[in-house]
Amino acid sequence: MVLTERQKKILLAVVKDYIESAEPVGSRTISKKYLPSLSPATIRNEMADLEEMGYFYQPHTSAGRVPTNKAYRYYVNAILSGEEKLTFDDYLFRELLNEAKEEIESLLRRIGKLISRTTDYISIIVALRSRESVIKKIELFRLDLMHALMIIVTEGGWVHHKLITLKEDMDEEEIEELGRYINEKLSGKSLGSLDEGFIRELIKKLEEYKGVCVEAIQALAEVRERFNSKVYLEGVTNILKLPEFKDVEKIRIVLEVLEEEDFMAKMLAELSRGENLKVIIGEENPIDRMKECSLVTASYSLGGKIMGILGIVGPTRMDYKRVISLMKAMTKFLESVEGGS
Amino acid sequence: MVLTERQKKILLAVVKDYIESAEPVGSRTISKKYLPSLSPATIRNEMADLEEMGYFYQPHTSAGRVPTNKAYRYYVNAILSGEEKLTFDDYLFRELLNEAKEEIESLLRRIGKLISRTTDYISIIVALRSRESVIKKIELFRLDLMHALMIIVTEGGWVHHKLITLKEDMDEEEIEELGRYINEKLSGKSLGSLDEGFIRELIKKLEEYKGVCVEAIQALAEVRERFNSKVYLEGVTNILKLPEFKDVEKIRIVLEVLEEEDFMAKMLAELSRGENLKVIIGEENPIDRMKECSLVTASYSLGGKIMGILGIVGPTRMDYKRVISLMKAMTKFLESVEGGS
DNA sequence: ATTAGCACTCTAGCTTTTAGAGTGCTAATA
DNA sequence: TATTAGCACTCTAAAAGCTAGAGTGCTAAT
Repeated sequence: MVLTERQKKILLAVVKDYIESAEPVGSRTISKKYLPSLSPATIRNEMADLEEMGYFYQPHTSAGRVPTNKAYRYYVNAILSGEEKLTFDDYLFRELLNEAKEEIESLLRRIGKLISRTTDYISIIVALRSRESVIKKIELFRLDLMHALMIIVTEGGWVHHKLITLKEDMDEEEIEELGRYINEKLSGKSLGSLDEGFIRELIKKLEEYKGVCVEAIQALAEVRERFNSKVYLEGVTNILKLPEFKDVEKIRIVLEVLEEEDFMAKMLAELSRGENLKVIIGEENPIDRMKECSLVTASYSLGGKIMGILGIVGPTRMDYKRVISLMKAMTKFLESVEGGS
Repeated sequence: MVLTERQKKILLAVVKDYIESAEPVGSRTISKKYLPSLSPATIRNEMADLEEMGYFYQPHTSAGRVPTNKAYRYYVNAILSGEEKLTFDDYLFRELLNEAKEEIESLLRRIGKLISRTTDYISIIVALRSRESVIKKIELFRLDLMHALMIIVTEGGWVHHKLITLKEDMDEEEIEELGRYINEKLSGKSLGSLDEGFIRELIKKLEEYKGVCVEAIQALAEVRERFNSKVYLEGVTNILKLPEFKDVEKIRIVLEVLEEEDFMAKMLAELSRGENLKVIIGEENPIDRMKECSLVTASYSLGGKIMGILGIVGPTRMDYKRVISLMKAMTKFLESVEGGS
């Protein structure tokens, strides 16, 4: 069933008004604020039709209309297909650009804060990291009498460090020599390929270094274990300001999912597969506990490879237009910054 | 005014019961559950006296008694003076000890999680770091054609890294040479001492290295800037389970303070000065927005120097006994682990 | 095809009612 | 004298009842 131009206008008007007000929208409001050329009675008739088609529902007979997820979907599709113009205040960019030289970690944290602050929703960023990541460089050096430090740099600019306790006396030269050896052996390999067998073999080959060697290799194994995606969550308190989350129980359910970092990382990675920008409205969400929310995700890539995902969690009554603009801008920004460094 | 033995018993019983139930405690309950040798009427009389002394209040005339902060204070002092025996399930320790070899960062994060999980309150940990910290080692090495990595290790086992873009061609040797030079010049110095003047002088001396040198020094300056205390917050959703926080507005106020990392770091550092373990009940809290909560802090030190602060935020009706036991155990654990590594 | 007019519906918020929990006081008891 | 049983009294939280007003759907007029 195709909507008439007028129905379209009314549909979008109701959605927009509800996004602003969070109150059921009446025919009088639409007539006054959006379509003064039409009387409330006319709009009432159209609204009844639209309700029948599943775009609205009434909390009770004598209330105004509330958009259904189908209506939001229609609205979002209109935005995505370019019918609604996107705008973006680029002063936000300027603020960010000053800091563009930062490490990826603090940059992502800052972007998360910026997103949650400007949208008043929750932002969740996942920096994808997998065992497939290739080791770019390993460096080992002495810290003091008792300790050495092992630095492991992997693809995507991630730096890991691991303190190693020296049980036996080793001079600086020996340690660096060992570092060079390990680096040579391992750089270019993926973390995942450092399996039991490989490590055992390495230990055998390095028998001469004994204790240190074992510790060093153990350190590597640990980096491998811990090397999964990183999650940055910001603005959780924003959900407390929303009228649809007056009920503490509802809030708890959502926040508890969001706090499960590993789960969220996996879900977002899954979700954002395929399209670059994805809008998930209410029940469309595969995460049951988040069916009261909408989720907008956008992945940012480098050289064709997805590096991470930005996500915004808000009510289904989310300001999709603003959020989508911001997401597009942010991924573009991230891709430019990371690409250029 | 000194309390009689019987009044003491009743006071502590009311506090204990209220901590469990969060409901006003009636005379019948105390008689039945705690002091069966006394009739409700007797207890009623004593309760009236205790109320007059400011230990209880009644939400309304026909309700049971609720402990005031003065009562909690009495209870906590009884615990701290050793009158109430502390217990601690040390299976928690075993879980931790397996991971004792971790980096300080992930160790603190894990401890935060453990605390919030076992107490069902919010945990906040501040790792104190100041500009007074001394640089232990600086290392510079080449990553690939275009980049070098600078590693700065400071007191307390903190490792920072900074990517440096090489504008001009430099061979590996030169870079390492520069690293050795910077290390020699700066290790042993405090971060705070790297002021404008010092840096300018350094740049001058290193003029021969030009571009790289400037970038390297800038990296240092940035580490100095960012080097303030680190805050680990865990279990914020726990507050949503508490009956005293049914009101979303109350929750928001507390969570918003807790999210202000810099502020919290400063406050906790301030608060925990002096005593090692501190219990702050309700209005005693200097942070206005947290006067509805209680806060227990414990600092952990190494060689007489305070390294950080563990904090637990909960309702004034907090299970102080459990929390205090846990805090004592955790700081002891941290001090042993960090001292022995 | 649109719209003015009107009866109708439903809720949010207010008042009223009521059961029950817990008190304080008095008088009896040990 | 210290304790306790008994009882009238108080107060609230939850249920029930009431009402204004917002918004509808339908009918008849334009």
